[in-house]
This record gives sequence, C-alpha cells and structure tokens, in this order.
Amino acid sequence: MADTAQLTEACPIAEVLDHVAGKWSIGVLVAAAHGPVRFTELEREVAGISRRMLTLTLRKLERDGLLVRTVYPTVPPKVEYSLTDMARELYTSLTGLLGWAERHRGDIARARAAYDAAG
Amino acid sequence: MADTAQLTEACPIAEVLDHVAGKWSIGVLVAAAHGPVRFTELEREVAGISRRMLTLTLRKLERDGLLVRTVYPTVPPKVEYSLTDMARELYTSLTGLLGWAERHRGDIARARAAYDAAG
DNA sequence: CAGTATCCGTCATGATACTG
DNA sequence: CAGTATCATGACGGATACTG
Repeated sequence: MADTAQLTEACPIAEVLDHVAGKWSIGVLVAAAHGPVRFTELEREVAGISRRMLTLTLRKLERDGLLVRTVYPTVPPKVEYSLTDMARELYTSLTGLLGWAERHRGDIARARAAYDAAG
Repeated sequence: MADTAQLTEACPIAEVLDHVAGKWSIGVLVAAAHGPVRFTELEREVAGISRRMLTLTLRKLERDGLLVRTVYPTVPPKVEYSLTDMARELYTSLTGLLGWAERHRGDIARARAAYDAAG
C-alpha cells in the first residue's frame, strides 16, 4: 500500500474512494441511508452479500466514521446502524456521479460493444 | 460478478465506480487529463505503476469509452491517449467527491484514531 | 517506444460451521 | 439476532524477460 500512498499524494480523490471502493461499501451505505437499520435487514437488502462481508464492510465504514453502530443490550441482541452527517454529505456528492452514470450508461455500453467487436 | 450485477441493479453508483475503482484508474485518468499523453509519460507520471498495470488500465478505460488511443505509424512507434468528453464530465463530477474528501480528511483520521484506540 | 508473455505471491471474497 | 472462526480459491497486482 506504499504505492497507494504515493497515488493518494498525487490524487486525493483516490483517498476518498478508498472509503467507498470496497465491493460492498456503497451498497451498504445506500441500504443504511433510509434510517437506522439492523444487521439482518442489511443482509436482506444488500443483494448477494455474505454475513462475513457485511460484518467487515460495516466495521470499515464504522472505523472511517461513516456509520454509527448502536447496541441495545437486550435478548435477543439488537444492533442498529445509521449514517453519520459526514456520510450523508458523501452520499450527496455521490449523486453527481449517479447523474453521470445515468447519462452515460448507454454510451459506455456502446463503447464496450464497439471495442469488443473490433478486438 | 453476478452479485455485482445485482448490486448494480440496486445501486447504479456502484456501476460507475466499476469504471474507476481499479487501483490505478483514477491516477491514469488524472495524468491523462492535461492533454494527449504518451505511454512512457504516463509510466513516469503515475507513481509506482508497472508497465503491465498501465497497459491493463489503459485498455479498460479505452474499452469503457473514457480514453481514446491514437497510434501514429512511425518508427519508433508513438501512441497518445486522451480523455473523451464523457471522461471529462466524469472528472468534473469527481471534484464533488474531492471537495468532500478535503473537508473531511481530518474527521476521518480522527474517527479512525478513536476507533483504533477503543478497539 | 510501446507494448506482450509468463510466473508467482498476496489479498479479498466466498462457503461453511460455530457462538454469546 | 448478530455476529466470529476457519479454510479454500480466484482475481489482482508485481517482477522479469521478450518483441514488432
């Protein structure tokens, strides 16, 4: 990761993406955005995620200060995750990218098709 | 990648990031942003990248329609890469994220320190 | 100059089973 | 319910050598 540090030096954007670039981070963030969400809810809402990866992703996001984890000492246990203000702000910034994606989804698909057709 | 497809369905943002999420994609994009750039220039400007990864990254970006590759049939060979309009637009959107990163760099560092201190 | 080919190690992810 | 532990694997990336 020494190289990543150098890249980050040259391009702080790369640093941002590190907090979001995990295979599941965005999915989890999106699923948690609509309010406090429990572990099992996330497991259902984020299609295809394994229990293990959900745990790892949640820990990473919590460590970066993007999620807050609240434990209710009940039986059975209840744990809720919610976005921090910082994460909500991030989410807003991501909408710019979302717009780009929607505008160019077709362009990208065509570009790929053309590229693959040519070879 | 079937799972990624499902995630993408739920969250188009994830689809965007796939075009940018590679370890070197952003660095290459940034290095190529200032105008047509040759292979060797990129190799120098993107700190730490290997020849192999540069090639793979360039091919991926080209396939997605983010870079244009121009070959001049001279001896020795000359190849130039430049951003497409679509990529420039993407780059603009990324500045939103960049702003977020700069505003919260300190917050994230503190969050991590606190998290690690607690354990 | 601008690549390609090959080998190999590491890491992220997945599957599965167990627990306070 | 909300995890943790362990093992296996496949993709990703690095090093090195070769080429039109």
